[in-house]
Amino acid sequence: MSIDIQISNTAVSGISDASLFRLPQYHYFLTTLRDRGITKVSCSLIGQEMNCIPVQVRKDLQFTGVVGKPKTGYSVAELIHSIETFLGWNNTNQAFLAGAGNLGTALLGHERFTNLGLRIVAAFDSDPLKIGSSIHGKTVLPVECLAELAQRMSIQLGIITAPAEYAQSVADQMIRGGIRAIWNFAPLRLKLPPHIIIQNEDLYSSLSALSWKLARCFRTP
Amino acid sequence: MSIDIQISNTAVSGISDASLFRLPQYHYFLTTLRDRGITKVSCSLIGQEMNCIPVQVRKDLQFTGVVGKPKTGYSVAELIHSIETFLGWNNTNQAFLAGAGNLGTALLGHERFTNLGLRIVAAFDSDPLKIGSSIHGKTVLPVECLAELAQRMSIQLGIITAPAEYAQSVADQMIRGGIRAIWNFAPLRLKLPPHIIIQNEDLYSSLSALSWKLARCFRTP
DNA sequence: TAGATTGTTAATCGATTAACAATC
DNA sequence: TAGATTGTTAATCGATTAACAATC
Repeated sequence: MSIDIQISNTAVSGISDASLFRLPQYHYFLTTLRDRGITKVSCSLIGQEMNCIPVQVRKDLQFTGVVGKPKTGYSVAELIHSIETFLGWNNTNQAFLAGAGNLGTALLGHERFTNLGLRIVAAFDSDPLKIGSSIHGKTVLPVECLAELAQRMSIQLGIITAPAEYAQSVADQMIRGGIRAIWNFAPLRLKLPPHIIIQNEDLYSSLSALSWKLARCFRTP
Repeated sequence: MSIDIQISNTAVSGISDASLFRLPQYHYFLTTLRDRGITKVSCSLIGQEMNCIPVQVRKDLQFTGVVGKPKTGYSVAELIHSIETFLGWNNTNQAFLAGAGNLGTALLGHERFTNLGLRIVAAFDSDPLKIGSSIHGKTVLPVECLAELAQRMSIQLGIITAPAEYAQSVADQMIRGGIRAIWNFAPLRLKLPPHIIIQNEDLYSSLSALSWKLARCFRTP
């Protein structure tokens, strides 16, 4: 197994983003199996559920270090455990969120993220009407305090749900505060130092791609 | 240019999802140029902003059919227009949203999606407390009515923000209602007939990948 | 044992990148 | 003209898929 030095967007140690995205989906399916009392599973069965071929499942699972038994398959419980461990769902990450609009509010209220170890500890905004209020139990603070507080609390993860116009400035402040990873919902590419880990979640692009395909499927039947 | 028949996840007519995702981001940058009064732009400049190389920008832009002038570059206004036209942002898509929780509420309130032609016309939920109420001006209806109403109103696009447990059942009802494209926020792979267009927006996987990278960057410095 | 399934190595495919020709 | 930039064809790279060996 090769270990790259590069930290950003792409591979950090051989595993692709695509695999990294599939693992939680396997995990979900496995929990449904567990809940139904099923203890053993084969790659073919997982693949059937995920619309992919068995060998891809096997490759993905190998990253977690789990081993199966020929003929029997994998232990569901073991698989669930090794995916969770590999993805680090037991480690807690404290995060700051910037932009307490509709989307920011939704993320603040999304308790299920705690399953993955995410704890959003505070929200930041520039709107005086929002500052001082509390959203889903988290205080909204003025965005000017973000960098200093992040540093003081050793926050590692920042979530940007601010409008595109402010996203870069927010990102800069996060970096000043020592944040190392950014989950970016603004529909642009942020300019970041190379050591910062970035995950873009561009709903615009996603929707745009979808409606393009929808339009296209009418044009070419 | 080759025209594939395949409709689902991948290529429909040669353009990749990756390119389809970059185009709206180019578009955003171009509008900032326009607002600053800049009328001409080169691929190198766009690439600089997008952290990618000029030839990739050029390839992407070619899908829109736009042509540039050697030495001068592209016209900003023309580029903006051809991206919008190519992506079909002028066509309106009426959509139903299922799952009026935090995330669903956020999407219902996200006015900027109208720039891409999206009009979410109604929300559906199974919670009697929510049914009948109005969220961001859209009525919440009982999920049992989804299929019939979708058919009656010829809705083409469905948005799933329901919990994973209900996502498949909601998807099935959407398909019964004649919906042709699904924007799925539930963290699983839906089982769909092959002609249905699906765009997964899996926040779990995304966050999980991000925190994996964050953890990994400590382990291997 | 036979057959199913895992694990691994090789081939394919597609996206990105490089090289180069065309043009203003 | 010279130089910058577009447009296009070829090479590279990485992910997916296929082929096959190992094992229960």
